[in-house]
Amino acid sequence: MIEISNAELKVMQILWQRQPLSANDVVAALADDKDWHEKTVKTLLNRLVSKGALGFDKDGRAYLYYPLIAEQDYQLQQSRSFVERLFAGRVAPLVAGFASQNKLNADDVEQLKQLIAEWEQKHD
Amino acid sequence: MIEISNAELKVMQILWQRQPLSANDVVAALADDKDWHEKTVKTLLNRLVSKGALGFDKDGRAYLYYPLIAEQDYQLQQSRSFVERLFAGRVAPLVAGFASQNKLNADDVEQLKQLIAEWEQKHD
DNA sequence: TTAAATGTATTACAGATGTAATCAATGGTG
DNA sequence: CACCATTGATTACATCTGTAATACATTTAA
Repeated sequence: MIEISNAELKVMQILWQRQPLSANDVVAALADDKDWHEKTVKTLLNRLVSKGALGFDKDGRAYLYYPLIAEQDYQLQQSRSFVERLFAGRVAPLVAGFASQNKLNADDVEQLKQLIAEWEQKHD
Repeated sequence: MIEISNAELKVMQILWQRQPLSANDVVAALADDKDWHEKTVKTLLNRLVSKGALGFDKDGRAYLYYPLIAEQDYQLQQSRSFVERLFAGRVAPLVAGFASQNKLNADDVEQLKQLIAEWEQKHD
């Protein structure tokens, strides 16, 4: 499984939003979020290519980068490993934590109800 | 915020279960889970003490270690930062991922329904 | 009382990560 | 055509992490 560090993830998220982008586009897109030097972003792009998380096409001398892994896949894989590590694989206790801190809003609850309804449909 | 690495977390989890424990107790408790050398576990205990995640009392020449941070607090803090990083702070999409992979079982659903019921009670 | 064992503290070392700086190639400019 | 600006490639370097080994202190056994 490809390991993506925190800093690298920021770059991936830019490219999951819009793709493909040149290095400079990525630098620009990150500018208001992170205070990174251009060289830093280039390094991250490079590492992500090495790791197989990004691909690129050449556009003259510049590269146009694009993700090789889907955001959903990454989210799923990470969620599973996170919940496995901290909650022995059960997602409900995680949600309980959010609930206990009043971090659930009406939208969340609505979505959760929807998910439960679908689940019950399938497991009648 | 105290950062606990993956390997260190395994040690913390032992001490969250039973506390206080000597280094050897921790080594023993980890034996069937991880294949770590005794020296490795001692290193991790040391680092956790340095980080302020563990404290200890002396029991003769040996130390008895105990957590200085609560598991619930740690879980909450980590959950919030994880969900923030990958899901822009919304927990429902994470649960949706689990649902889509059939990683929800009846117990989970039961717990979630319970949480929702409580939430709705409070937000009538 | 001296040597062995045991417990903690210190040191080791490679790979990952954050954060760049420098190098090298190449395309545009005077 | 010579040189500079730009872009990717390579190198840098400190810290963290995984995984121990070695050093040091002290208790205990012979």
